[in-house]
Amino acid sequence: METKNRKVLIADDEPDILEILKYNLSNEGYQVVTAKDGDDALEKARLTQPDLIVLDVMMPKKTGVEVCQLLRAQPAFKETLIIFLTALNDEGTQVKGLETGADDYISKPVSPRVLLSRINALFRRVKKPDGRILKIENITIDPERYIVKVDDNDITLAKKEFELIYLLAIKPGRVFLRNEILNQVWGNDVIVGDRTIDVHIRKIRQKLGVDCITTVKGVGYKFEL
Amino acid sequence: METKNRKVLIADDEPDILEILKYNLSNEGYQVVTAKDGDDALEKARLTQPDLIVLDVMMPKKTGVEVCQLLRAQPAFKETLIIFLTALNDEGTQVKGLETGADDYISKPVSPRVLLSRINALFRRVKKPDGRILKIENITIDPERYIVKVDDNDITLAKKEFELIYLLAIKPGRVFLRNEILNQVWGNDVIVGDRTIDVHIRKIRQKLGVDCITTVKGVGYKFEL
DNA sequence: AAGCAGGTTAAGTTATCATTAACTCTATGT
DNA sequence: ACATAGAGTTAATGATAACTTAACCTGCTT
Repeated sequence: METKNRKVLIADDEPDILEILKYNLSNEGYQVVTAKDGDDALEKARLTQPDLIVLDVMMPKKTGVEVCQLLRAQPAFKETLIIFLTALNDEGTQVKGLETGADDYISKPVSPRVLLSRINALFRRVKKPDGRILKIENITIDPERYIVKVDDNDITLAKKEFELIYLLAIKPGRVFLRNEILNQVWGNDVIVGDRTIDVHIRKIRQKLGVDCITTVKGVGYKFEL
Repeated sequence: METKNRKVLIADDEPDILEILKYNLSNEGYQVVTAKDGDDALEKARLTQPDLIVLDVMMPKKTGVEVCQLLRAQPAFKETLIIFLTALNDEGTQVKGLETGADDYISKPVSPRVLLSRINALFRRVKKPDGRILKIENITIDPERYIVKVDDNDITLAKKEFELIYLLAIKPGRVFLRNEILNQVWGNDVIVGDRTIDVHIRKIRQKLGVDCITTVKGVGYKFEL
């Protein structure tokens, strides 16, 4: 079975639903974590740092909406995908849910197939490094081996160096702001100085010996041959 | 009224729905373009390069699903947001619609408020560094790459230069007062002399080699070919 | 011709990045 | 647990590109 390397947290107080959804998502290759109420969801989110969270709105302890608000207030969960699940389907609730910062809002009873499609649709949008081997002309970037090839010469990069060049190479030509780089490579909450990025860029340039990273002053860096 | 600088194309064969949605989206600051059938939608999409497209599934000429497939096959529309609108609400259609590459699928009758929330939720996800790619005849201004193309020749502009021409090119023909330019590019609080703008304008004209910025004496500048 | 608006140029100023080296942290093996 | 090596971070310094300013020029308007 294909493994997606993507973590999904599902929070619902009905064990049956939890079970069905977990089964279906696992089958699709997602790593699934479950929570049985609002507080549990917060706890599990903190511990497992999921890529997507499915929240039932009506839950004990804390409602899904409350959980969503608390999560969004933390830097680490600013970008996490969130889907609401609910039996309430009035317009106001839906609008409010989405405005809380959720990415989708699905009415119960929910079909596993529909939920899956919607989850896939959301993941399609957030291009995270997902383990593909990238090839740009004579440069190959292989996230499985943490190795970059330039004309068949293997070059070993350190973790951060690799993640940095991998991020840039996902979208060659596109400029990545220093902030984006920090968020993606270091994590939303980690605080490091600005010069740190420069130094890593330098090491990459040095090791590769090829001029493939362009500086855009005052903006960021981009991968470009 | 706030202007969002985001173009939305709505395609539906029912004039009433078109009208209601257009009214509501315009009110929120979106630039709205409408189409009355599948072929019209394709045509308008090509001409206006919208950021998001709302497609009714049941339309004359070509169905929304067909339109979506044709669009997704073109590189220019790989990243465009697409929402399906439909009276059919069976599970299979919905799943299939999302798998075609759509980002959302909403059942009719659709409430304008809900549509708006969902559109906003989608845009929240795809916030690019600055905005969208502008194309005016043979000139392309790409904020993602910080590059201006004139007839396929890449021209690199400095930050301020780029932001300045980008501002003018958002609304070609419209005159921007010196004050507006200062506010938008430099910021409300920054104080710089009047000649500063001139110098940047000059550099842009010089680098592009094309006469695309017109001076309106005593008023400001405008982008014009 | 005076006055104004903007163009042009070059020189001055600043901000940002590159580079280096030193330091801290982490993982690994003994 | 300790030593060690490599990774990661920071701070200091230097280089340069970006930005701003000032002085002067041109052309138009009244």
